[in-house]
Amino acid sequence: MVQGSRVEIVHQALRRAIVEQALEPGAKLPEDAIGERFGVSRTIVRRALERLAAEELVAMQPNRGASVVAPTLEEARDLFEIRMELEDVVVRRLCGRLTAAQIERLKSAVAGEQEAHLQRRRDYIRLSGEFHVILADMTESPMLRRYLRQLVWRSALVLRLHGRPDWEDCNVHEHHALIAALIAGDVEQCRRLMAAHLRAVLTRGLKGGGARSEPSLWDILAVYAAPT
Amino acid sequence: MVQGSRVEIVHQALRRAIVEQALEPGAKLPEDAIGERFGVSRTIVRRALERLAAEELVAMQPNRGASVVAPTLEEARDLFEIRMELEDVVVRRLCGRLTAAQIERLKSAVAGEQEAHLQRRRDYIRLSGEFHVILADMTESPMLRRYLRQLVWRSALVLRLHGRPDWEDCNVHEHHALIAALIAGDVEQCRRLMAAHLRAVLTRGLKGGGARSEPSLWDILAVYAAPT
DNA sequence: TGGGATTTGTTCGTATGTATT
DNA sequence: GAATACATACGAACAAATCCC
Repeated sequence: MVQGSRVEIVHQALRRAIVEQALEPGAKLPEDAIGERFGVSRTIVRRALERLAAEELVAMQPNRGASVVAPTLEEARDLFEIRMELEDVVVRRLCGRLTAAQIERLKSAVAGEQEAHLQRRRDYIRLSGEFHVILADMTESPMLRRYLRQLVWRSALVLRLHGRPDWEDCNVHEHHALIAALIAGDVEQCRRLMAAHLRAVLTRGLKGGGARSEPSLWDILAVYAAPT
Repeated sequence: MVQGSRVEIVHQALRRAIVEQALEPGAKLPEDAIGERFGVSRTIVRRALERLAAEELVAMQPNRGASVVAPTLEEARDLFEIRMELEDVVVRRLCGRLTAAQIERLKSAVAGEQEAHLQRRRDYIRLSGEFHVILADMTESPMLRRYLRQLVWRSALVLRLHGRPDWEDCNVHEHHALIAALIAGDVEQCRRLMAAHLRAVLTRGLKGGGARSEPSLWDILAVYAAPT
């Protein structure tokens, strides 16, 4: 098995922690503490943090270190608007062109979501977004893939910050409908469904305000420090 | 005057050097040589290079250092396709909504391009792209701004790699026509013009193969190492 | 306001890996 | 294929800024 570099490992672990909303938006990310948790030096942690900053998942202030970004409501709307534009490109490209293998892949992804949702697993949030990343992958456009990944990741953050806990939100049905429309091949229908879905995610997400208890960084990262 | 951090300075200087096509795609970027040129340590250079890597302007291979990215022709097309989609969003948002001040700003930008073009200045390439960045800025969407900047920067690279020297290419006329259409407020006309413009940039750009002499890294960076 | 504890910023030496002859 | 030259990877240690009491 190919091990990624240590920077990569920390980078991805922290990203998972952020996307799965284990790390609160605004949470401070001290280099020392993280380094100890992952058993690496500050150099490595710092590089990982800078990569996350480039993805706009963490914000770095000079001499004040890194913290998980906390987008304003306005930024959140902007994010979703651009995301809708790019997801529109995705469905336009995929509509009526899915192979049997791709359809299978999408269906099993949704099945995974459903299971995670029923079990109230933490990674439901990530899997729910992953569906859109998989769709983007299928366009075979590296740029679409790259940008949509970033947008989807940041979406999770936004919903955590401005929304309520998401267990009531269920994307499974809408994802299924989307797959059906993509197979059927009606472009306008696909676009409508995708737009409606994203609008629903946003409005559902922004309803309540979600506040939870705050466990220590050390505890939060316990799961993510373990090798995958 | 607010001085940016040293990393920032090196980062932006190198980016200008890349975007203005002073640095060849594929060119190696040794930490030592750059550090000496800018009078900073390897640490600083490394951080700047990593930021450029995050913008996909340089590629970093483990244990082999950084070099200016050299996108394949396929990646180049993908880049322009996604760019066209996002520029389409831009014109849709701006069409018929430009303020007098914005119109002035755009016109003076184009005037600047024209001057640089006539004088055969190196920064014509950058200014020519800058026009599109300015348009993106006017949408007041941080995400559009962010992504289009990246796309425009990488476009310059692509044209340098797969194209011929660009002095014959003149975007000034098309930029003027675009401004006129945005003022007139015919959305479909704007979209057509923008799409045609970008297609023209791409096809004009990809015509000849451009090979030039190769001055030393030290010489290339002379201009960019000077304080702005 | 001050000063000590904490955290970040940076340098540089050493280790490790790559290319070359 | 081995030895050499060279460039990158990493971490310990120091300097500087910030936070907190």
